[in-house]
Amino acid sequence: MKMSKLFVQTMREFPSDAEVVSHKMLARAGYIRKLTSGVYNYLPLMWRVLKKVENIVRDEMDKAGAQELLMPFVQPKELWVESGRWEAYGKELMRLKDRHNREMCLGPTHEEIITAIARDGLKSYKQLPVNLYQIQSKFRDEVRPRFGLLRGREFIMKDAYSFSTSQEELEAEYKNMWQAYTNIFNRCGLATKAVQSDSGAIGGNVSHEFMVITDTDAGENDVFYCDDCDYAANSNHAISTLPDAVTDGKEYFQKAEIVDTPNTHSIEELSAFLNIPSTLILKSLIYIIDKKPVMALIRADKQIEETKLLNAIGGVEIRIATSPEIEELMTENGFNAIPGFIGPKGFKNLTIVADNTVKDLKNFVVGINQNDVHYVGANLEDLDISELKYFDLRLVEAGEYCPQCGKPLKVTRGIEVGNIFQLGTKYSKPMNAVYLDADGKAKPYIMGCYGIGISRTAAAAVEAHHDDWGIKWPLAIAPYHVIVVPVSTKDEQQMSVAEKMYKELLANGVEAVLDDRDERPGVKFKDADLIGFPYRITVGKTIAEGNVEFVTRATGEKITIKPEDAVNAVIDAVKKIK
RNA sequence: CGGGAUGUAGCGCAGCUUGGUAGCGCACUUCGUUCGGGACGAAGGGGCCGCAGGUUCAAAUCCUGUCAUCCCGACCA
Repeated sequence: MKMSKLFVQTMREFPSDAEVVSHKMLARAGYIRKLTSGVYNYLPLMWRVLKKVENIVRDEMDKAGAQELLMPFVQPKELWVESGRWEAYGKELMRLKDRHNREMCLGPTHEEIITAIARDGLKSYKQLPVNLYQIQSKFRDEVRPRFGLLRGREFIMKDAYSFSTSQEELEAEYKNMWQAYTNIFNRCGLATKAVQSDSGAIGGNVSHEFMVITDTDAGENDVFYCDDCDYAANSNHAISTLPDAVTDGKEYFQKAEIVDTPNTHSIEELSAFLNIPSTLILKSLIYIIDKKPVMALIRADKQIEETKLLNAIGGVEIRIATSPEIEELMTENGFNAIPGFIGPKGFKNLTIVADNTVKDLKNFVVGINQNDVHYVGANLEDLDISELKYFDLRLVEAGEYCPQCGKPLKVTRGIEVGNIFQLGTKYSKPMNAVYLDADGKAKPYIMGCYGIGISRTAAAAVEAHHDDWGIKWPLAIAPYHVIVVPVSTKDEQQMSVAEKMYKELLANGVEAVLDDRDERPGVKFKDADLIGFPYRITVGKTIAEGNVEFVTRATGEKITIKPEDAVNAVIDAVKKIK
């Protein structure tokens, strides 16, 4: 490709609406252009990158024995009603009506469709196991799209679904996919960590996410991991053990009583006022889960992990209650206490759940729904809670102990680029998707599903590989492998050497660009760095001695070598990624 | 959902207070001089000032509504 013809417009400045590095770089270097909130045009350079990622994914999926197909982007309501997700999926499901007023949705994921395909086509155990996948645009109407390609509403995803006859068979495929994913991300030049995670709206039991570890804002997930063993988990799923000692051993309260604690609205104020550690306080939080209030109890020095709470209740949508909502709840129960003095005692018809840390609390401090007082030296049996259920609701913190080996856990940020789920019969059962087993009985498929965000993977690669000047693409997913830059297009010797190298590279299967523009060298170098060509061959004044300059973008290494050596170096590098 | 801000040329912005029919830098076109890290000069092309009402002789500018975009927050009791 001649640079003069390449459809790209680099910009001097970053667009003002971009926040994270990958969004800024891709927009400024002319890869993407926003059409509307969370929806982007993939311009020719971007499309080349996306196709490279796709093809690596396709190659590894095919090698792993999966078969590619393509399902519709628009889906009928009926299948979603069958699976129960028309109600359960929430507002992210983009719903619309056709001219006959029939309800449809844009596909955010395709479990319903693939299950319908399977039940029509996979009737016998002899056909199983099977793994089917597609690469396609998805639409999720995110509350707040941001971070460019990392959290768009429309994005490209590879989604695969496996159908097995037993849990063992599913687990074998799960491992198979795990290995394929490891290969895929390695080939894309991305270091990933597989972490245990919550299964969320997709459902199912065991699941892992593949995270690109990054220290930038773009990492939307906290990942807890252990250096001494292989434990790693998303914060929504991480567990840990705590030090045994809940108190410092002192007996703070001789008896249970109600004491004045004026203006102690926060845990800090309360623990300072009573001069006790916050581990002796029971914290009571009101959440709204699917429009109904729920009280969650936890030891006050710890925090609730909302996803865990949501799962404990079996809900879809969770948020902390607002002040008016709390006021209303208090009024209904005949209290007038404000937040800070709320406790579980005396509520009627309120779902109350407790974190496991609450089990070990003795002679603690708790609000009793009266302003400016707390109940001290209390115990759970004093609080008259009927049917208190315990769960792990606690948000893990760095420094707590690894559940596998007991060493302190560390925390980092991660970008989720892939995930694998063991679904079991979550979809096959409600949708009555069955095969006939050898014994002649109809049984639901044991399913798994496996996703990779194609566009997100490309963006994550930019997050992981860039510097102040631009993108440093890994060779395997770069839009082009190399750019040949004659410093002056008017210099006949430079041009002829450059053109010869360019043709030689093309002839050997290298994706090369010749910067034939009549621009000053500075402009060409800046563009090359910004766009992120992995290699640059500069034909300039050193050609007098028969040499060119060979620059490796990733390392910044710059060497002066013979033109044929530069060409061969690129050809060799490209061979290695094929 | 709540709060804040912004919509003026492809990108980045000024003009609005005090109404008089639109401007700067980059990008783009042409010519010339330059030529190893985003050159300089000259001459050009490109915008119903988000949209719809209203006030006015006159609206980018004032008023109302609306749409869009971005940021922050959504209460740890």
